[in-house]
Amino acid sequence: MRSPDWITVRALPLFCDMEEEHFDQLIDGAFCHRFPKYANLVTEGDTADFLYVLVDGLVELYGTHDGQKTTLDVMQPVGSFTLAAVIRDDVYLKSARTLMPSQILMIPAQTVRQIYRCDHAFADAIVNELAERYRCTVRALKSVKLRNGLERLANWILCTDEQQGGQRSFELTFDKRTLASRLGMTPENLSRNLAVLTKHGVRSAGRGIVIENPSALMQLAKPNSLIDG
Amino acid sequence: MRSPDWITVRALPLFCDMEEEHFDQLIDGAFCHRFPKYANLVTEGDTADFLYVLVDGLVELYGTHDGQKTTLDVMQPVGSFTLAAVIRDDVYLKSARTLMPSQILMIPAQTVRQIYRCDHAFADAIVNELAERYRCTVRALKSVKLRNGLERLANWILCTDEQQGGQRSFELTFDKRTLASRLGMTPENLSRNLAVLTKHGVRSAGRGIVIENPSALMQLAKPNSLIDG
DNA sequence: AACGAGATTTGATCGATATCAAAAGGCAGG
DNA sequence: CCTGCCTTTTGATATCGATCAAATCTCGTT
Repeated sequence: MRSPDWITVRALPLFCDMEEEHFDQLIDGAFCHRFPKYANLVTEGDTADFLYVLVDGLVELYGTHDGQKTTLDVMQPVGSFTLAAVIRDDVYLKSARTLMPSQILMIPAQTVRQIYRCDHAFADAIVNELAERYRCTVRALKSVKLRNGLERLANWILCTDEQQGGQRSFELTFDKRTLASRLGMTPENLSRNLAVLTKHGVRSAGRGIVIENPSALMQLAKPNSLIDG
Repeated sequence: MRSPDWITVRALPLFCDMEEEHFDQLIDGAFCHRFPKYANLVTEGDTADFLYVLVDGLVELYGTHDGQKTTLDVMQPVGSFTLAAVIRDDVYLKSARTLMPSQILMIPAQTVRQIYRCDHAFADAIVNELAERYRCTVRALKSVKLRNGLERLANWILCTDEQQGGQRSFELTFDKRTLASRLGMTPENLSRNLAVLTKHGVRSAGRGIVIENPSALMQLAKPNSLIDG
């Protein structure tokens, strides 16, 4: 690849401890591409040919069934996806597409498995990555099964704010249709739920969200470290 | 431990390829206990002290929040649980209890991590186990978000039958309350949904379920290998 | 065999979420 | 700055699933 910033890739927990030589081998066989907004990257059911690294931009991971589609995750840079399918040499379970113009590193699955077998630090990082992803998915499942739509939205606002530095104010980086799907509700209900949150300390306009009364919001959200992370 | 059947434990994918010596070390520090029905094994939020292996019996993994409880998985022998929390040296995200009298092997987390570091085959098995568990959880999440209750029940019946040999007939091994929770519905709605399935080729009485018309059931269920596995 | 506790089913109703329809708002291209 | 398309919001309604209540069933115990 001829990207200027693979220092950031190298710095990923997944790669940061591995042998320089092995990292170079991974990179040698890899492609780095720019994709436009809404480009399809991965189709669920295909055999896992690549490990993906989102270097810059935004990627949606989603699942489809019987004409339906649901957003499972929205990935931010820098991070990898499709690791589990690659390691098990199996099909992808999630589809992926860009939500904005994005720079994507694609590492051939075979190369990943090969280096995994010979680089102990890389193998260890893979274990940690898989365990963490697993736990995130367990949290997501608990959230869907134990909370209603309004509560999921309230907690998403609290988490997103915290993740962005706790300024009590942030902007959506993707459209509300996708957020609704991520949260497991329709766009119509997301809109209505945002309106309801006005009574619980949240003011929103367009893509801006302001937490005016954190304690009121938390009282509704009932955040739980075993769900929200 | 002084159980007669740790040949079955040794045969688990997680342990079958590791060094004899290391397996012995794992076993040396472990406890093997019999627990009665409905014994609490694990409480979510506690730090992960043990890797659990269900040798015999039945175990429910569940999550709780705000006075609610939801079944996340029902484990059958022989299998392990709490691996991700143990490897990451973090808190449990799921609680666990027995659903029938069960024999449980408890391996101290520290020992697991220690052997993980020095036994390559064990580390490899852990990678595969974590990846597979991750994928199962992704499937569960897709199921909840992409199907309604009736469809989840229909597919659960198809999967359970297949897993038990495809006899088109099987018995529930745990109560309907737990099944309802596993499937993300109330016991009342499970009962009603079972009644609805009469019109789609399923006859049920008590704990017995018979698939009288597989194609009618499949037409309703729309099974999907990327959800049902 | 009768009893009683808990599980399951059934019926009635409530509430949450989805759907359908239409209006309003935002934004890019001309 | 207007136009037209797409997103979002709002309102009305329908559907699904939850809740409440009561009847029935199951099964272990006496």
